[in-house]
Amino acid sequence: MSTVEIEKTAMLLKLLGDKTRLTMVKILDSHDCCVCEFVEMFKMSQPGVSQHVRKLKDVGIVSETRRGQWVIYSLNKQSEYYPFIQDLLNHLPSQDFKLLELEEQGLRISCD
Amino acid sequence: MSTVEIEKTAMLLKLLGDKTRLTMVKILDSHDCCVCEFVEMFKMSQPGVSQHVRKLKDVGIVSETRRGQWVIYSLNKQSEYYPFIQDLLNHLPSQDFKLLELEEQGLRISCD
DNA sequence: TTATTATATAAGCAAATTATTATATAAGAA
DNA sequence: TTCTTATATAATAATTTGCTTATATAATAA
Repeated sequence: MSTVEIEKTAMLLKLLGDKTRLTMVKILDSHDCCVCEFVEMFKMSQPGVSQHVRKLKDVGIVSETRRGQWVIYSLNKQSEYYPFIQDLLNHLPSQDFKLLELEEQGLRISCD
Repeated sequence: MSTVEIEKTAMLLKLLGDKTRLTMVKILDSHDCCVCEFVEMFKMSQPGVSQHVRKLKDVGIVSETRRGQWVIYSLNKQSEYYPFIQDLLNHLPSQDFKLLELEEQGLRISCD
């Protein structure tokens, strides 16, 4: 069982204590995504999405790779928080239906 | 593995994404406490503490029992969130040293 | 009864959060 | 080069949060 000190944990829980970011992380746990996919999924402005993923990136729980015009985000399995996050996500129902909706609309970009 | 829907989980994580409340819950996991003990532990005003425990009570993760003048708070093991919270708390280092400090000052009230 | 102790509630305020629109930057296509 | 697409950053506004002080309520002791 990985242990994370209490202040860091509080910070992490606050970060994940937002419906949008929590759903993002749950989705990234099984599929990489780019910003424009999240924009569709969450019906949110592109800067809004960018700000959320930046917060996730700032604490190192997601990482990015540029692929042409797109920046692909994925869960950072090297993060010190990864085991903790895994445990947490296991309690959440799959959000893959959101990806399926995207595919049905022909709006899926990343192929992972 | 207990599953909690994503919106409720986000709400719960936001609630626990505060250092004071997270520490309270970690302590309550092993020992019941009253408000005045928390006031000492967190060097915070009594209304400040009361407001934190009320938030925890409002979503049902802690319960209260009056014992004379004191109101004793404990983790509510019947909460739908209890299994989730247990998993989460297992990643946290014990905060019992805070209780020991209280005892050394002769300020421990509840005996559980 | 009055005084004391423990807790809760109300009001106020500064700081943080989450969204928006406007604009800048980066990559690829024409 | 210019145009389009994808993303990031800046500035701003509305809301929420987390504390404080002042006050109310509840239980016990004198």
